[in-house]
Amino acid sequence: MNKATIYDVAALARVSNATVSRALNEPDKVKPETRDKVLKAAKELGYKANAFAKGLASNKSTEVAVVVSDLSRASVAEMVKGISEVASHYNYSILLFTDTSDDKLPELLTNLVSHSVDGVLYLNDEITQKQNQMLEDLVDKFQIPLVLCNTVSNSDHNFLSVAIDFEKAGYEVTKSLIQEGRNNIALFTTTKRFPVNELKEAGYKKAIKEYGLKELICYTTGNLDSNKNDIDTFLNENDIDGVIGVRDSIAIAVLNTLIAKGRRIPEDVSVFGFQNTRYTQLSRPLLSTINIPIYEIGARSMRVLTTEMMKEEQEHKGLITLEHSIIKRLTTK
Amino acid sequence: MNKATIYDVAALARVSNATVSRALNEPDKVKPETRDKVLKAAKELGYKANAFAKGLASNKSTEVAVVVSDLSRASVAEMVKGISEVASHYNYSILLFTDTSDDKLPELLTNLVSHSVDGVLYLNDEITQKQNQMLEDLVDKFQIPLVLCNTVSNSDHNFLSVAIDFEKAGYEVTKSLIQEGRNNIALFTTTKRFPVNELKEAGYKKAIKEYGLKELICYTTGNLDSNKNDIDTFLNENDIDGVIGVRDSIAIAVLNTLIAKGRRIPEDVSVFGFQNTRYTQLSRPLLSTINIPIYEIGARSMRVLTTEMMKEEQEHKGLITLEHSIIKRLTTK
DNA sequence: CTGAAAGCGCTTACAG
DNA sequence: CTGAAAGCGCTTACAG
Repeated sequence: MNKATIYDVAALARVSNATVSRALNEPDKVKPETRDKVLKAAKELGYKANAFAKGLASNKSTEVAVVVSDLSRASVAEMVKGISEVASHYNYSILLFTDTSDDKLPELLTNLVSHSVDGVLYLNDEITQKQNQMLEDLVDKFQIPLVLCNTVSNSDHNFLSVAIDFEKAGYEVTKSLIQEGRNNIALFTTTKRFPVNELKEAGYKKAIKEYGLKELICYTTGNLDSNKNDIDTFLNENDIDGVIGVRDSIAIAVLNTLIAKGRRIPEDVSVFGFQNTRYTQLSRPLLSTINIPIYEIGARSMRVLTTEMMKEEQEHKGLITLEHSIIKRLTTK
Repeated sequence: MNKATIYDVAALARVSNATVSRALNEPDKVKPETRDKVLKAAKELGYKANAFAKGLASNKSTEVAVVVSDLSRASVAEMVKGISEVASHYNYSILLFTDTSDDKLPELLTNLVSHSVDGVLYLNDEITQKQNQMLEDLVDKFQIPLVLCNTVSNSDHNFLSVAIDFEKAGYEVTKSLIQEGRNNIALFTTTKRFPVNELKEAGYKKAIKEYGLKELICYTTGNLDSNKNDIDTFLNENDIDGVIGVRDSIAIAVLNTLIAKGRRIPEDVSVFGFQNTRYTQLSRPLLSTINIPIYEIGARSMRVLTTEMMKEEQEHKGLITLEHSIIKRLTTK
């Protein structure tokens, strides 16, 4: 089947192609009768605009790129959902990119530029120096609006970012455990130095210091399998009564290990996760956690991006903070 | 910054733009010295091809659409990961669409056609009549290659599909419980009539019938919250010693409820999930399940789609079956 | 309010 | 192996 073009519609409606274009894109600029004729013809022919021609002629793509390193993280899917729903509301399509390894960065940048995306949403927890560099190029050299979602960059470039206050959350959750009467509170975080986890850690340390307690930090890979040893060893060497995992999945891994060692939850040890993923619904006891409004972060990011895309000059600076909250379920007192 | 075009490269390399195009896309067709000149000029200018112009001129988009209804399902992310890695290997970009509600179908179709996607990957468990209709239009009227991933359609159109043999899996897992000595085996499935779950159910029924046992089927929503009542009521009314959940998350919900009722797992009741998501790693006891090679299904689907996209005539028929396996962990004997 | 025409940045027969 | 030129299907000043 050969697709109908704007000329076919024009011919059928007995107007010029310019008029068809206007009737479709700026309806107020054509006389109602003309508009109706055009719309009728378009419908009859099943006309569907060619996005390539449109993009080429208008220099706008109505496409945004979503860049994410690990799609299988529970939080990511929910965030993309938020993005996606707002995007489709504004008639933006989503181009998905999932490879952010350092050696693929030039290719990524080329792809983003080649596709003339109107904006970029960046969802990586981890932002390496090279990634920072690439993002700076994107924004400065190619003038493509960028928003970081649920993450922050440690670049001095101060990219626009929508997230919670990770440090504050880390501080509050630690304090909450202290107020339960816990004195040996351990933070289980990732080996890799993600800015977001470093912020959580900073908050944890601040509270620990404030109350004159001892820092107990276990670094593990995020991986569910290889976690086991790190956690086991740490728990054997340290006598703890409070746990904070920087992710729910890590917290649950610790929780299960504690139970296997005969510790009672929450009588002997309190456990907090981070993020409030659906994992928390499946653990026993039900996991206490920090709720991060992940869907909202995605939706808000996309909204912020649309306003950025409307502007002539990009500012791409600043941090937009959404509220987190502590959710106490059954792993804390 | 104004992006360099093919003409800028041509001018700098002192050749025609046609030669630049060839040097970049069909390197063998130009003399090595010319090629080097062009490549050098392109590099110097930071030339990045305009995908719109390319698509418009060549009538190929090198874009595939991934259509998925619920991105937050654990299995979906992993599948998209498989798709994405193969796609980037073949230099295809991914357009992501997440709204498949019946009233948005025309818009979806328009989007797919407008973007001239070279192919479509469809990831919905649920395929309604209207969705079937839309997919038929896509394939027949617009000649766009289509592959269903980890799902099958009950349309007589016989779309190309990559999945496991769900009925066989349902049969085998039921039989496995029977061989453990279980006699009151219940299937926990979804209220909505997903073809894949109906196949699992058919397999379950076949085994139950073969051994002269009684069918015990509980229909629940897939939702973790509203599940609770359905499951609770069912367990109060039926005395069971075997459980099969059509999803891991459902199985774990049942598992937790059974434990709360004081049943010992697996001494009193055996429990099987379906899919082998990472949920299975977090449940206690560790969940036995059917492994579905979800990443492989994604990767294979994309590979199948690439070969379809090469063909002149679409066949788009047939079912490609990958192997599943039963994984016994600690919720079965 | 509408049309004629140029232009967006590529690809690709065609000719040489 | 290379170039001139037409064409892909739109948008958008410009003129009327």
